[in-house]
Amino acid sequence: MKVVTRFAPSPTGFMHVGGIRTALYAWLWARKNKGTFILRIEDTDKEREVAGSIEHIIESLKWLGINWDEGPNIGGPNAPYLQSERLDSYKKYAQILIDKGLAYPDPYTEEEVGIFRDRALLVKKPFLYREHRPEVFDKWDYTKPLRFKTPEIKSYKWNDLVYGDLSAGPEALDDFILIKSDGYPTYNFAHIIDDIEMGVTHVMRGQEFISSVPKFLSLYDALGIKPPLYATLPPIMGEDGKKKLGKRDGAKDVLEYRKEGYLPEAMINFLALLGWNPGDEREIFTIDELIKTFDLSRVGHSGAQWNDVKLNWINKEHIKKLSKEELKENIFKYLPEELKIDLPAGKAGKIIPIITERISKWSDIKEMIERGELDFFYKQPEFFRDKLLYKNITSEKISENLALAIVELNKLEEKNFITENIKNTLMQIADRLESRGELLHPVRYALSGLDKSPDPFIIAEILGKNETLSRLQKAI
RNA sequence: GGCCCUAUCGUCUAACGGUUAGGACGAGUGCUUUUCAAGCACUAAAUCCGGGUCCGACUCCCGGUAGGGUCACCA
Repeated sequence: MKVVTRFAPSPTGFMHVGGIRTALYAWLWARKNKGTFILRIEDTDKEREVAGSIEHIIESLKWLGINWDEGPNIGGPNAPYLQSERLDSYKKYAQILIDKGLAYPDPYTEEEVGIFRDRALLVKKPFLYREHRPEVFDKWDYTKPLRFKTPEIKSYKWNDLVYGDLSAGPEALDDFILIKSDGYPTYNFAHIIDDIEMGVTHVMRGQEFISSVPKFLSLYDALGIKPPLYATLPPIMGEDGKKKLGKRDGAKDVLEYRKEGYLPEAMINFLALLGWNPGDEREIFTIDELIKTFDLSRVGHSGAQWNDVKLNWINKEHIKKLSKEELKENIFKYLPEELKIDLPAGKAGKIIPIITERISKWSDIKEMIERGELDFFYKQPEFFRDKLLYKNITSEKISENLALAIVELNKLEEKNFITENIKNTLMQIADRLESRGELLHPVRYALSGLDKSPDPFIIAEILGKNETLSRLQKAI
């Protein structure tokens, strides 16, 4: 069977990480099976629609490399891919149901239905519209919502590719709305019609939809069409572990992670592992490895907590795997302008390994730069006398040591002023002094203005001979 | 309240009746070392509770408990 999956977000704001994981699993499954992945926009709620969302969704997916074979921007055999442009399809199927006597206009006002609901809730019973279903149906004049007449009230059992056998009682069945009074279909109706017309074979979605499945199955029954296979995904919980991760409880816009310097493959890797595992002890995956290894049978059933710390670790592991060129490209995106302009091109590249080496100290590239870790490359450091002091060494001794460093470093020719030579020179002095700390700490501080900094030898090379000697002199 | 889903170290998870309950993140300790990191080694840390079935239960069954979801003219 040719696999067809889809991701069908509604354009109501940014894409958060939970939505992305659903998209990812559907995409992985399609790619693994050499199938088709469709992007469909479910824009049937004009009230909640947020301008610019579609572009945002597309940009988020593109950043992560989740590509689609059919979708709003590229078209496809089942175009259009915006539900608001598919109203004729929904009308056609609605008419089929009306003709079968399985759809009818809702005679009540919204307020009246609200009263029914409140009354049911008050006596602690589930609200069921069908208990108020009219005995005779009016002809639909398009001004009232059109409801589905559930043909048979019964318990449903079905098989889920992830959860196995699922079932629900008859309470899960109700006369839900097919077409709203504004003429747009509801999700419950539209997504089924679209999935039928687009030939979707596997439906992946969050576990919050389990209780709606009987409604869907009942609609498929009414239409005489075989439903697709369902794969239900476990929920992602917030970092407090208490609630399902949602926009309200701090689920971030995925593009925020891009801004902060996370690699898309790291985000994919992390999201893939949030609810799925390969069954062996691998944790770091390339996209291709994920496509090869991913399997619905190994998707978990219980909710997993979002964990920034683990994400940081995975990001770090992916940074380590980058080639020099890729790394340079990535880091340059986040460097402040001063750093890009002020340094000669050749030397700017030298800060790359420094950043790589130290990235794990911070959660991401952006934070590292903002915290001033790299300021000293383009800014003269401020010196504080007490900071220059090392353990019990007097300031005279420090000045002496720094002066010695200046003399020896000055012997190096400009073209030989490279990390290795600088290191040898300073180490020789340090060994003569029989204390590396008494020389290296003051040098480190003089060059960077920091107690904790990258290797002072590399800093010296990047700063160049003149700047290095001048900073040492200034410190004295 | 009805219906539904879930339950292994702090966190993510492995073990599809027989293991000293494994791995990873994080934490701690040590080594290395020019600081902070990184790296390496080691340590602590878990089967929600109660019944059954079985020679044997993390695993199967039942009952609790806890968490989550759902009961929209939202998706």
